[in-house]
Amino acid sequence: MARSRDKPFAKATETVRIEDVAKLAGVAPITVSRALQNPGKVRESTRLKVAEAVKKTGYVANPFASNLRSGSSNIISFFVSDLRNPHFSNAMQGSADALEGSAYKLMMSQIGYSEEVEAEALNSVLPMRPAALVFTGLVQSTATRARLRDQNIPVMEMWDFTPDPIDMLVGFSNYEGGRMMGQHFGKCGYKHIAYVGRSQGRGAQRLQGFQEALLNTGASVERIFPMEGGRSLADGKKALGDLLEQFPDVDAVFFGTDTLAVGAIFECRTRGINLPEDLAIAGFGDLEVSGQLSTPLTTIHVASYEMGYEAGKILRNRLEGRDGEVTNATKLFPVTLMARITA
Amino acid sequence: MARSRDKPFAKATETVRIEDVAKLAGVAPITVSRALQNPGKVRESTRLKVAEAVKKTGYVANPFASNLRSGSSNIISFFVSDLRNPHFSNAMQGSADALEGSAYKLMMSQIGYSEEVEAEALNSVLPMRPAALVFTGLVQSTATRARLRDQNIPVMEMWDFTPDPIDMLVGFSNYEGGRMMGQHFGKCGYKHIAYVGRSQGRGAQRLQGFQEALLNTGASVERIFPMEGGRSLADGKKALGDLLEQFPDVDAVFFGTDTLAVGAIFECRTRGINLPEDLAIAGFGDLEVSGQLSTPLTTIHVASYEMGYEAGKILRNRLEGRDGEVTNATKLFPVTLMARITA
DNA sequence: TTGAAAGCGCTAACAA
DNA sequence: TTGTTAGCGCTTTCAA
Repeated sequence: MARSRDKPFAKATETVRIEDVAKLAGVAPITVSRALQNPGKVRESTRLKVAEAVKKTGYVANPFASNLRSGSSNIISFFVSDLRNPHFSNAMQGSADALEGSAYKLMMSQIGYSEEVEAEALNSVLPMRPAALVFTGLVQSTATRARLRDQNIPVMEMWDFTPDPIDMLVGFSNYEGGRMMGQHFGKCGYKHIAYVGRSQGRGAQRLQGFQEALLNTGASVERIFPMEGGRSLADGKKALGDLLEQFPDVDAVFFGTDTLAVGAIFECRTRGINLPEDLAIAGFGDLEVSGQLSTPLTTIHVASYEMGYEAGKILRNRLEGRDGEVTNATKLFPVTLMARITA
Repeated sequence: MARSRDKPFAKATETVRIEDVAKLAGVAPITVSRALQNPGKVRESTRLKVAEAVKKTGYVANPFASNLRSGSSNIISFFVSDLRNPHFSNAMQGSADALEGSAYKLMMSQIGYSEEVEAEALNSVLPMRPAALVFTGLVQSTATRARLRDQNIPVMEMWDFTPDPIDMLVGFSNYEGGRMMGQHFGKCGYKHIAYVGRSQGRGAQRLQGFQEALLNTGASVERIFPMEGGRSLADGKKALGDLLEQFPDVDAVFFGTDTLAVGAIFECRTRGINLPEDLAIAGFGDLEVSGQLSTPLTTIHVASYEMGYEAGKILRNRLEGRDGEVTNATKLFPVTLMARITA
């Protein structure tokens, strides 16, 4: 039964509904639905009739109606801590590119860096029955992990590695990155080595790999300067000053992030400290600027855009039912030592 | 009429519906709806009863059902050309922060740099009846502009300035930024001035302001090197090499973006060119790195995060009906000359 | 201030 | 392969 079009209902006359298309094509609404969603279940000639009617009317399905009825949506919810971190915005852009042209829409939710916000964000997103969830990071709270495992919804974690992902994972090993840098420092023969950066989470893993590799070469990390909040180049500059003051003997520093390391390099240049003769500096992450400096930074390369793209591709295969044999995809991206000039 | 819970319907038992809350609170479903959406239209004691029932059941409204019925959604659709441009990711983060805690969800759509993609993206978003649209840039196609003006949907444009926005606008004047830099170059007394950057769109406006201001001081832009695609530091390095080769007399360059300018600075350092004695360099945008270099870049500051935040706030006021007297808000952000070292 | 009835536009389930 | 019927969960409309 058609809604009467002469009633002054909100913009009713402008909205093309499936029924309008059906009438024009001379079929039932459900046939239009099938022709659009499952073309295989409809005779080719019917599909063409429908396609023409769709074109003529400019019909686009009302996503709320389909979602309400089918109980599932085409929304992929992206949980990000901070888009100002280029690694995360690169990853998100990568996923967006991989999903380009698909039926899926990207929704962004903030999780900051707290478990509570994470849980709240999830609560507000789940009622939308998203087609998938993407986390730029591992899901922190074990309660949330358990909850997500129960729900039957595809989950992509990124950016870290764990043997026990909720579902899919595209990540890299922070431990391995740290280890490579430790090996490199060992080979270079530095004697008074410092670490500056986070002592929690990913930072802890980088540090652990770094320390273990150094021990194997007979060296060690003499001083650790924990810095939980350092996210700016200015923080890196300041960190270098503090370091030199508190540890004048230092001959090599491993910074937990490139941002800190690059800031430190600028500070060195201001102070007339030569790299790597006077001091060796290394970072982690390989920002664009790191490789372009006149004294390019030695660091660990992390392919953020590519990881985002890969995550989007895997998700897309899974959602579009082309996963073939792969179901519980875990992809470990290799981490690369970029031994450039500074260390 | 309640759906019988014993039918093996998809996860029926897990979903709390408005009816469940209503029963528990001893009211009709519509009253629950009102208590949640229009608390003012319900007696306080009723509101409390409902609130308690909501808490007990953990009820969250199914957004598809509400949207389908009400014909409007709580989705704000963000159109971005490229999140790898830090100005845009900063702006998006700013808007996300401003909308934090509201009922609105951020959806991201790519528009690349083409009018066609822009129109397509819009087509796929409009059926979701978004609460508002945000464009990081002016909407390019005049057809699309007209179409959006017809629709009765709040539109926020950003990042540029036009006297004739579709609806709301938070932007800055590229012309004015260029003009300031032209004035500065004039004051400094440079004789052989070049511009390297886009000659279209925003770049053209920067260049125009730059040229006009220079003419007022009796100087002029001797050479223009159009570069439509340069988006990386490496492009800036290469641009500097080309510039010196094709225009050896140059004593000052204005780059259309900080990325190009910073790349050029690195190249200068490699080549032993002293800034600003041998060559003056200026950029546009004020990236984080620009101010932190050991020879900080002279540039035009653009407050991208703040603009995004402001756009989000204005939008929120409008959507939550707190716009007061302001309806067609246009906010012009000032642009600031950061006269640092390099020019 | 509260409620009953109806229906938003689509698709699952079943039937032909 | 196509169609009929019903109903997803909410909120609009209208009535009390």
